Amino acid sequence: MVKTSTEEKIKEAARKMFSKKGYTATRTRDIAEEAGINLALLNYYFRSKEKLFEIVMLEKMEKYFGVLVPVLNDASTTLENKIESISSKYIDLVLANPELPLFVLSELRNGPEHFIKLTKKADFFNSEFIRQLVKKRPDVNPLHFFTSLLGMCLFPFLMRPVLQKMTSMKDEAFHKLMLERKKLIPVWIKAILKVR
Amino acid sequence: MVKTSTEEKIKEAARKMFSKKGYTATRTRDIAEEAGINLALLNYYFRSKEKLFEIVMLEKMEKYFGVLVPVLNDASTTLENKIESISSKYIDLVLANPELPLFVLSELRNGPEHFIKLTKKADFFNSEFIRQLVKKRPDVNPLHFFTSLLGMCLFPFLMRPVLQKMTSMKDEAFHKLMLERKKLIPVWIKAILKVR
DNA sequence: GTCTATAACCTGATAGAC
DNA sequence: GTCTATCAGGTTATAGAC
Repeated sequence: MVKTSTEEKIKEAARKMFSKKGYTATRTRDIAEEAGINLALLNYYFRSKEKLFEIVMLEKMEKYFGVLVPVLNDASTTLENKIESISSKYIDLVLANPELPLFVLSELRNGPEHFIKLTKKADFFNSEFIRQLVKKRPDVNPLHFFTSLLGMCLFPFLMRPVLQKMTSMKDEAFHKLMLERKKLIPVWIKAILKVR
Repeated sequence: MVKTSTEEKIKEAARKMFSKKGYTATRTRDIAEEAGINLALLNYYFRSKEKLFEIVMLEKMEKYFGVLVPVLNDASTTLENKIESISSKYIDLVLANPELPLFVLSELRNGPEHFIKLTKKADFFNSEFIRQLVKKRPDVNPLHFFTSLLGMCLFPFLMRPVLQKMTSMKDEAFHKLMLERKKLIPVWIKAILKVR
């Protein structure tokens, strides 16, 4: 059992609750209870719900894009390598944080400010990934291609409740399905790269 | 200028506000103001926020799945026809209701009850679509295939704010991009169907 | 740093006049 | 049917004791 600081306990509880229910639906009382501390302490450490949220949100966003950036900019790997790498790392990341995509996307709706800082870093259109793609297939719009790749990785998690309800799938079955998908995506994406 | 009943004005305002901000983040006062009526009237016509929401939610869900069901079950069209039809109709639907996917998916997180009634109708695994797919490619998991098709159509709308911010894209440019995508998706999905 | 108590505010819903 | 006024309950944030 690791001894954790009160501050970290609150942040951990905030991560959990905000991810599960979103900003407005989460009450500071929920967070305090989940953290096993008093409500007043939350304001003592973080001043306000809004401020605490911003910290958690920024962390989540960094997770979300942090995986992507180094892969996109790696000059030592082929385009095919990158596709495999993104598929594999992204699905692993989201398997470990299943609520991440829906959380980020739905909070972005209320204010993309949190997001802006992160985009600079990504610098998508100057990435090695795009250069390699354009060289191989100048006729393919990188935006369509990239969206399809990301969508293949993330969309199943977004419609997970629908999927599981429709097919009476248990959590383990879904997990297994996504591990399968990790191998499938590169195959299908490469097929897309070949068609004219 | 069409004369609209108060009831319809409230519903219209509710559709707009709920779609934009979700259930909890929308206040009954917002809806009343948007509808240009008094707050008390909302409760007079719909008894509660919850009841009003259910009506709007059910409508949205029917829109969302109503397009899909007839196409999936049409025995007179080929698999390729269905793919083209789904891509085309779905993107048109969502272009006319851009907030629909995120709205449905995020509200589903808080309670899939609204959704359950609709699934019966779909009866996905007994659809003509699945029969045709399995006949052509018994080795392909229909779940992966269907998820990819839907993801290609819907995911761009889900990450629309990210996409537009990253590329400084205006609304018209996004619209045009999606019209392009309508033609692209069938091509790419068919490529997937061919690869082994 | 942590707690209790409470202030200050917001939100959904209703009572009652017109 | 529509309005104003207000209530009841819940939520964030803070004051102040320990």
